[in-house]
Amino acid sequence: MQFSKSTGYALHALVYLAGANPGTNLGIRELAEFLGVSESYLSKVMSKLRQGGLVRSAPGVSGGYELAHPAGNITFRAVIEIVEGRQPLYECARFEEHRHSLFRKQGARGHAARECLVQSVMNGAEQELQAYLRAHTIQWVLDNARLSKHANTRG
Amino acid sequence: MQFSKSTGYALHALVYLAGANPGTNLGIRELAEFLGVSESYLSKVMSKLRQGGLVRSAPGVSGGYELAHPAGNITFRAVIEIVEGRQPLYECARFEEHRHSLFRKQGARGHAARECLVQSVMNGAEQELQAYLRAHTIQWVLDNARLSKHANTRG
DNA sequence: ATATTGTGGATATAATTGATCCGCGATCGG
DNA sequence: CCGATCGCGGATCAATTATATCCACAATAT
Ligand code: SF4
Ligand code: SF4
Repeated sequence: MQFSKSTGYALHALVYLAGANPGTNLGIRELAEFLGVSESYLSKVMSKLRQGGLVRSAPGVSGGYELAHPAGNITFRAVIEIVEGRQPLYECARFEEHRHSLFRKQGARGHAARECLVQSVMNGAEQELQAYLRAHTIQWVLDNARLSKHANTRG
Repeated sequence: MQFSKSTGYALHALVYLAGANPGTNLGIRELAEFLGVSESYLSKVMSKLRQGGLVRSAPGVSGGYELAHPAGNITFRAVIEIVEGRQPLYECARFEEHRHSLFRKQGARGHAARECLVQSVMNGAEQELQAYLRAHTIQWVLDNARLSKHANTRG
């Protein structure tokens, strides 16, 4: 139960892109060198990000990548969902085709029928996780970092 | 990024054990049949739970498993940690040996030196996840389930 | 046109997970 | 004590996923 390395690559690449001058395209070469990963592999990750709408790409001379949105609009959650895919933290394996009774008590009213309790806990946990990830953006990292290129004028 | 099936097996097995009469040992056969999984594989999972101190086991005739603690003391978090192992949701791959500056601003005081911001977000998210999982126990599932064996006297 | 640069399919390799087998030892009833 | 029962754990294997690379192709600027 761990995020893949691809997710790490994606996050770092986006932070790097966000730290670059807007309007400039960064090539896969520079990104890959900075991250210490092969261009071949990183290009796969970047393609995912492009398909997910987080970055734009341009082929040809002086082509490369740039953020498709302000860094403040790119949440960790979005990045992870694009790279890892949209899969729940836990999926019911339908043990013995539900010949059990681990469902929430049905109150007097019949609504909320047959909500599984194991799923309920796992989904609740996942909600907490995602809420936190949605609350943090690429920009947040830049804001809190001591970036040398932005120069700390206060010395 | 998904919990393994083993975790699902473990959770369901514990719920089943918790629902059984205290003092009785449930054999691997009954558990495996209920969960619809092979005895061989489930026994591995149960061994982990035993090593983790969540269940007790007894060999020999009329042997089997029983909870080592009240179901109210067994949190989802504990189960998952035992089965999945204690590994962080995200580990730094030390891209290019940290030749970047994505660390938290060092305030006037020098404390909290060099805290990585990417890690910070991921760890924060993990804390949220675990807090939720710690807040829910096996007993919680039983309390909220409509268990037929406990008979709803008001029915 | 041509060098450049991202795209995406195919492929290869490594790592992890899921699953099974079997000999061992502990336990208990007789 | 004896032997049937039952959990333990090492070895092994298959399936799946993650990681990584290669190459033909298309798009772009000059
Ligand atoms: S308790 Fe929930 S997760 Fe488990 S088998 Fe039933 S429906 Fe599926
Ligand atoms: S930003 Fe954090 S996670 Fe990324 S390489 Fe630096 S220390 Fe590691």
